[in-house]
Amino acid sequence: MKRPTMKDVARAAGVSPMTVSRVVAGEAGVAPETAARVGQAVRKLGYQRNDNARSLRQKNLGTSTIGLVVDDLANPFYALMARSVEDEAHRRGHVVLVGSTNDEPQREREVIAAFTARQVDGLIIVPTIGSHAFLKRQMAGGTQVVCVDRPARGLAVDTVTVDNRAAAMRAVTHLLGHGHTRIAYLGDRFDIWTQAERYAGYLDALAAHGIPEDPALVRHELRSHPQARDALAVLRTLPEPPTALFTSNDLITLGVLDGLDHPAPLALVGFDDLPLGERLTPPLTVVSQDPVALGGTAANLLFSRIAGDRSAPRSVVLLTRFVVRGSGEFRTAAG
Amino acid sequence: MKRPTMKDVARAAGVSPMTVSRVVAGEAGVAPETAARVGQAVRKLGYQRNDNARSLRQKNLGTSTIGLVVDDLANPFYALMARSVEDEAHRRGHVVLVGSTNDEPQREREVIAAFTARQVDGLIIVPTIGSHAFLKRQMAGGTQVVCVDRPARGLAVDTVTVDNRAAAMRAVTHLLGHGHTRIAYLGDRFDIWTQAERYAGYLDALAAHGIPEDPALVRHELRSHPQARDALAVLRTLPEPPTALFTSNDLITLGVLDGLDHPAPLALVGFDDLPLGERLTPPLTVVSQDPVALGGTAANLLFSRIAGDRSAPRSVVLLTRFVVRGSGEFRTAAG
DNA sequence: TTGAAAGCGCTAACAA
DNA sequence: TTGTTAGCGCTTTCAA
Repeated sequence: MKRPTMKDVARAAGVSPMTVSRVVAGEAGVAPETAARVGQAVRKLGYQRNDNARSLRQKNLGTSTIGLVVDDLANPFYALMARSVEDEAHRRGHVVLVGSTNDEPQREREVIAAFTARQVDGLIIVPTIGSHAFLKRQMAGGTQVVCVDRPARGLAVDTVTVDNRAAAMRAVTHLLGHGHTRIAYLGDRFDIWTQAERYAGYLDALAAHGIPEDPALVRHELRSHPQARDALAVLRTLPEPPTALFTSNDLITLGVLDGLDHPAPLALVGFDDLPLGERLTPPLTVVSQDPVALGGTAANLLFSRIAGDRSAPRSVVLLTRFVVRGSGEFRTAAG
Repeated sequence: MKRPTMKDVARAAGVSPMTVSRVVAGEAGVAPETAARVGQAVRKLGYQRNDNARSLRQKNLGTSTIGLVVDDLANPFYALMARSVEDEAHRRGHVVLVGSTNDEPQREREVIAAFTARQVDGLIIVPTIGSHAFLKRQMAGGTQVVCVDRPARGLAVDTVTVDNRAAAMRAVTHLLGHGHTRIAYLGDRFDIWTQAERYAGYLDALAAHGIPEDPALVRHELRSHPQARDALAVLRTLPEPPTALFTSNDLITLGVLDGLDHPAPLALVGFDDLPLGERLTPPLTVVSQDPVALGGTAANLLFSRIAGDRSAPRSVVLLTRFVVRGSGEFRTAAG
C-alpha cells in the first residue's frame, strides 16, 4: 500500500498533475470546479504532498526545516530554550530537528552533518569547544547559522549570550559584601566559554577587593553532581576552609547542596536558577538566566537571516537577574 | 555560491556521477585509485550528499528521520524522554524532528502533518485527547507509530505507559495508612488519560478502605501552578478541610507547595518526582516515573517496527517507584 | 485556465 | 569496473 502521489490524484480527478500541484499549493488561476474536483480526489485518496520532493525542485523556498544543536536536551535549561525555538519555528511554518552534543566536538559534527545533509535552512547551535570554521562551507552553500549561549571559535555569525562575566562578578561581590574573604569557586570544564567567563568574573570581584586568589579554593572540571559534592568535601578539610561558595552552573549547585549544611552552613550563590530553588532552606540566591529569551532571540535572528538579511553578524548580550533569597546572605563568624 | 552536486564532483574527478554515488555510499566494486580521485574531489569541493534527494529515489531505505511529538518539550519529564529517544535514534543513524502539542489536538495534527510531509520513517507520540484514527492512513502509507505516556484513542499501535492507576492507589493508601480520611485529590484535565487513571486509583484506595468520596475534596482541571495553589486555598476554607493531599502531576505539586505549610502543614504525596524534591522540608514523598526508560522503550519498539517487525501491537507497562521521604508521613491530629 | 516537457539530485537496473 | 538510461515526486517554464 504505497502512499498516493500527485499523479494518482490527477488520474482520480481527471486532470494533469500540474493542476493538482496548483490546487495543493493554493495557487490562483484554477477554475473553481476543477479545484473542487481535485480537492475531492485529495480527500478520497488521503493525499499528502511530499515536501521533500517539493523542496528538491523549488530551490528558492528551502525545506522549512531548521536544526537545533544543544549541549544536552535533558538539561532543563536547554529544554526551555528548545521549546522557545520550536514555538518560533512553528509560528513560521518550520519544523525543528534537534540534537545533543554532550560537549563532544565529534558528536557535534555528526549531528550537524546529518542536519545539513537534509538541507536545513538554518542551524541554531550551542557550540562545543573546538573550531567551527568547518561551518563556513555550509554557510557558503546557503545554510544560515546562529550561535546561542556561547560564541563559536573561528566563525563570525550572529551570537546570543548573557553577561556571564559581569554577573559572576556581581555574585561574588555580593558574598564579599557580606564579609566573606575565603570564597571558593566550583566550576565545570574551563575550556567551556561560559565557565571561563564566569571564572574571570570571580577573579574580577576578588581583585576589586584586593583579595589575592587562593588556588586551593578553585576547582574546575566538575562534570557531575557527585564530583561537585566531593569537591566541596575536600574544600572543607582545608586548614582554612572557605566560608562561602560560588558555583558556576546548576549541576554543580545541586551537587554542592548535598554537603552545604554539615557540619556548618556555608554561604552559597549559584549561577543558574533551579526549579525549586526558592523553596529550599535557605532559599537559593542565584544568577538567573532566561533560556526562553535566549532561544527566542536566536530564533528571530535565524529567521531574519533565512528571510534574506545579509547584514554584518550581530552579537546580542542578554542580561541576567541576580536573585537574593537567603543562601548567599550568611555572614561569616568573623564578619 | 550553490552547493556542489554529484555532477560537479564527477566532473572534477573525471568520472560519471554514478561512480561518485558508489564511492560516497561506500559501495564495493570501485577501483581504489578511482575512489581516491573521487575522494579528493569530494574534499576539494566540500561536497556533501543531499540525503533528501537520495531518499526520494531509494524508497526502501527511508529518510532516517523520526518524529517525536510530546505535550511540552519544556517540561523536564518530556525533555528527559526526548533526550532518551534522541540517543537511541543517534545510535541508529537517525535524526529526530521534535514538536510540542500543548495538549491541543489542532496543533498535534499540524505537527504530525508537517512531519509526515517530510516522509519520517516513524513517529513517537504522546497523544492528545481526541481520536487518532486519522493516523491509520499514514500507517497504511508505511509510517510506523508508537505511543508513549498515554494510549491513543482509535488506534491500535505499540504503547508504552506506566501503572498510573495502581501507583495512585498505592500513594493514597499510604496516606490512609497514616490515619488520614479526608484526602483531597488535585488533578489536571480529566480528559487526559493519565489523569483519569490516577483519579481512578485515588477512588480505588478510598473504596478499599470503605471511605465514601467527598466531591468537595476533588479538584480537576488544574492547568497551572497558580490554579493549583488557589485550589488548595479554597480547600482549606472548607468546614471540614482535608488533612492530606494527593497531587496528580508535578506542576500541581509545585503549586500546592506554596500553601502547604500555612497555616498548618498538610500531608502530601505527589505523582512525578521533582528535581529538588528530596531537599525540601519536609522532603517530598512521590510516585516516581522513569522518563528515560519510557522514551528508550518507545524508541526501541519504533525502530523494530521500522526494521520490519509486523507483529501484533504490544502494550508495555513500566513500573513506577514509590519514594517515601517525609511529606506523606504526617499523622493527623486525630490519628 | 490547463497541460507537456524538462529537470531538481540522486540511485536502480541494466549494458558495456 | 564503469557508464547510460530512466525515474523517484514534484514544480518551473513555456505553449496551447
